Amino acid sequence: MEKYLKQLTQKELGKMTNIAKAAAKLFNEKGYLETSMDDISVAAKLSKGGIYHYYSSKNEILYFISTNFMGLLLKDLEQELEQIQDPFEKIQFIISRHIGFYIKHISEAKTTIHEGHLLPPAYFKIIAEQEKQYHQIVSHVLSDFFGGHISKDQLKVVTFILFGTCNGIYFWYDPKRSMTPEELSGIIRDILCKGLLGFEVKTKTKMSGQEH
Amino acid sequence: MEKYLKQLTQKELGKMTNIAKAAAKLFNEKGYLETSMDDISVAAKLSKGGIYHYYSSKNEILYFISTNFMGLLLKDLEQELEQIQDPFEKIQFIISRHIGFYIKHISEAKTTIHEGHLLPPAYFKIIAEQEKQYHQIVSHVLSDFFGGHISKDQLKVVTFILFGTCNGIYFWYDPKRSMTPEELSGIIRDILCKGLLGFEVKTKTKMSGQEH
DNA sequence: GTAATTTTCGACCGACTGGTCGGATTTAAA
DNA sequence: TTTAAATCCGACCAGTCGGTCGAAAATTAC
Repeated sequence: MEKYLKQLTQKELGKMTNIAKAAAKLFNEKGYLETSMDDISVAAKLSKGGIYHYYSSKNEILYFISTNFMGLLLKDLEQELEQIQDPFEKIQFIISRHIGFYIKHISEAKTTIHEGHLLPPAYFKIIAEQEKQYHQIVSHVLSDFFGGHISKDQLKVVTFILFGTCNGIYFWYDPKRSMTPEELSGIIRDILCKGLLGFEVKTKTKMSGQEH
Repeated sequence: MEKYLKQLTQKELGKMTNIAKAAAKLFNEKGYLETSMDDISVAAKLSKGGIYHYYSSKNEILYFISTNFMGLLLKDLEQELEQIQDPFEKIQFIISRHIGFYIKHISEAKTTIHEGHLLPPAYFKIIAEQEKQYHQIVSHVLSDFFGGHISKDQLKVVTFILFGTCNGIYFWYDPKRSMTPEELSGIIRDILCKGLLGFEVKTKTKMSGQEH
C-alpha cells in the first residue's frame, strides 16, 4: 500500500497494468485463492521475484485491479448524467452503461464483484467507498424518478435489486454465444424499467390514495 | 462419494447433518477455501479425525450441503405448481417460494450458489443437474406465461434474469435489518412481474405486428 | 569504456492445509 | 464381566503457498 505514496513512472504503471491484466484474467477463471503467484508470473511472463518488484503482495494486485476498475466506472459518470434531463432516461442510460462497461472489462468486473471481499479491511474499505459512491449516484437518480414518494428502505432495496439484476448476468453470460451485449442490455433494461414503472404507479397510488 | 452407496442410519445422518450445518455456516461466513477442517472440527465440536469418520473429504461436506439443499428446493415443487392454473400466478408463487426458501436456509443457499463450482466435476455435475432441473421447471412456466411467443434465447435470458435478480439479494440482505422476507419478496415479485408483463406486451406486439 | 541503478531471476523458507493412522475411549452385545 | 465393534482422537505427513533474498543481467548515467 505504501507503494502508492511514491509517484509512479509511466513505464512502471504500464508494467503494473500488464501484470494486473494477466492476474485479473486468472482470478476470473480460477478465483483469487486458487490462483498462485507462480500462475500469475507465468501468465505475466515475469518471474515471481519480478512481480514482487512491482507489487508488495498478492493482495495489492487484487486491490490495484479493483480500485482501477471502480475508478474507471465512476469517471465522468456524473457529467454524463447531467446531460440527460428525464430521470427515467437517466435510469435507462445507467443500466445500459453499467452492463456495457462490465462486459467490456469483464475480468476486472467479476474479480471486483466476486473477490474484492477477500481483501484485508484496510484495502477493502477503499473499494467499498468507491462502490458506495457509485451506489449513491444511482440511488439519487432513482429517488428523483420516484419523485420522493418512496421510503428510504424501499429506495435502498430497489437500488440493490437494480445492481443485483445487472450483476447477476456475469454468472452465466458468455459473449461468445448468440446474444450481443446490446441485445442483452436492452432486455434487462426493458424488464427493469417496466418493473420500476409498475412499482412507481403502485407506490404513488398508495401515497395519494391514503387508504382508510 | 462412495459413502452414499451404503445405507445411512438415522443416527449417522443426524451427525452428518450437524457437521454440515456447522460447515455451511462457516463456508458462508468465510468461504470454502478459507475454512479449514480444523475450523469445522471446532465448530462441529468434533476432532478432525472424527469428522473424517463421517465424510471422506472436505469436498464431500460441500457436496452434501449443496445436494441436500437442492433436493429440498425441488421437493414437491411440481405438485405445488399443479395446484395453480394461471401462469402469472405460478410465476408469482415461484418467486415468493424461491426467496422465502433461500432466506430460510441462507447458509446452505449461499454456499451452494457461491462455492458449488469449487467441487470436482464428478460432484459438481450432480448439483448442476439438480439446478438444471429447477431451471427447467421455472423456464417452462415462463414459456407458458409468454404463450410460446418468445424465442429460445430470450426465454433463457429471462429465466436467468429472474434467478439472478432473486439470488442477488444474498449479497446484501440481512434478515436482522428492517425489512422482513415477506416484504422483500413482495417488492422483488412486483418489479419482476411488472417487468415481465411489460416485456410480454412488447414481445407479443412485435410478433403480431410483423413490422415491414 | 565503467560505475551506478534498475530490473529480473529462481532457489529457498516457514507457515499452513487437507488428509492419514494407530491407538484410546465409549458403546453395545454376549 | 468380557469381548467386539463403533466412534473419536490428535500427532503426524506430504504438498502447496505467499513471500524473501542475494546475485545476475540489463539499463542508464557519466
